[in-house]
Amino acid sequence: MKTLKLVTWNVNGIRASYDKGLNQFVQEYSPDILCIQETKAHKDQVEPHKQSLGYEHNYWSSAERKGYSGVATFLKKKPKKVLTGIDNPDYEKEGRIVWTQHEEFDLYNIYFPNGGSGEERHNFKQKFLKELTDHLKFEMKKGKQIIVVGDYNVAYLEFDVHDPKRLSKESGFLPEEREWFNGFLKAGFTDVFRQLHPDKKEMYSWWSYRELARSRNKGWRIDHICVTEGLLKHIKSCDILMQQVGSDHCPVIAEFEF
DNA sequence: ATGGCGGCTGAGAGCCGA
Repeated sequence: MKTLKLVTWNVNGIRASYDKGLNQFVQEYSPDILCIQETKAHKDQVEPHKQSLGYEHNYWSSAERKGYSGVATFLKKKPKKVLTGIDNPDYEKEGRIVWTQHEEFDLYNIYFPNGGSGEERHNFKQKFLKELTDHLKFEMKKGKQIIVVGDYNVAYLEFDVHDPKRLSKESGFLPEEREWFNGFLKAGFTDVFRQLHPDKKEMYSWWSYRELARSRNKGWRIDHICVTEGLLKHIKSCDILMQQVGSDHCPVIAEFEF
């Protein structure tokens, strides 16, 4: 039996996050796999010693536009294969996905689009959601076990946001987005945190920088670790590290045993 | 309703985040 510690964290700019908490976090938790979203940098824009975060293997997908989006996956053990997109090249242009393939599962590290800045981005996000589910269904048909982690930019349960009534008109908690999440679960995924902690309330992973939202815990739970059925028996724990500083999001951690 | 905060770009104020 070996333990696998997996972390997902939207750091909102890896260069700014490094000295605000990211580096110390890696020292303290030493995850086997660390999935970062919103690097807001190309790999070569980051100082060499900070580039790897101490990981021998790290894979980046960055946006064409500088300072925007971007994901990176850091691993102690080399994956069998690495990809940076699904069928639609638009998502690679925005650095949305690092897809690593491992012995026991395929891992998708994803920064889901934000749909809150107008109709075009709203539609882009809904398209992304649909196409991702289609892609994952196709992969599952091959018999694969899959982990999807990242900043989903979607909360789906009433108590996953601090004010469900007001926020039901805002991107990230729209009825159609919550419906998408339920369909995603129905397709065969389990939200690991909620599976282990069905009644835990006021657990959030993102707070606005404004209006002292974090200290008042006016947050959203939008960062998730979801797995296919065959992986459920391997889960040992899952927690939202709400006290962790260094970003407007906090990390979510899960431990598996294989 | 608006703007509020912060990272980033490119050298200003503006874009974007959810």
